[in-house]
Amino acid sequence: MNWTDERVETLRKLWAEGLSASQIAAQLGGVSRNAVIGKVHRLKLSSRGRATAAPARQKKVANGAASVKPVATRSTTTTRTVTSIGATALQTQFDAEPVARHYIRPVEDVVVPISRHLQLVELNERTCKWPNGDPLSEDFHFCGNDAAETGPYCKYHAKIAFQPAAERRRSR
DNA sequence: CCCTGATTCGC
DNA sequence: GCGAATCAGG
Repeated sequence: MNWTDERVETLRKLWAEGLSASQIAAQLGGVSRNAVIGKVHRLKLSSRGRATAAPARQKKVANGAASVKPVATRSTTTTRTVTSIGATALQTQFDAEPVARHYIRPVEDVVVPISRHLQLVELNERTCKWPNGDPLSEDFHFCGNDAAETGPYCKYHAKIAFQPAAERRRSR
């Protein structure tokens, strides 16, 4: 997956909108959040409000000479299971403004739909049951993305549902 | 544990 | 230029 002008444009836009790197990565599809962050830096459009301060980084020395071997300070297992690409997205809580407005591109390799348009009867044990729209309206539907057996919602909606105060701050 | 962005560095 | 690995913090 390469950074086409279009994708870069989307990146810029979403980043400006305040979406997190992982969410942008999910939107673009085919890239990890690290890729997004890396790109953001290269484009020199880092700062955006406040996230994490930028203290003078000064660790991580993978040199080949004068290695010191720190005697494994990392005792709590190093297993990290990289699961960057969550196949879901959440637009509802962001006022459906960031992405819902300009909408998706050609969509070809995307594995990340905004929401499947499922009706109540179409839900099963593994579909996200996050509701979208007005229950009284006809276009009311559910997210429907994979929810695994960890709960009634997909990864993102689970966060929104069970942890509102965390970072809801900017929901305009 | 989950997440966030920041940085480094091999490719 | 790219992005995984890593770090530091919430």
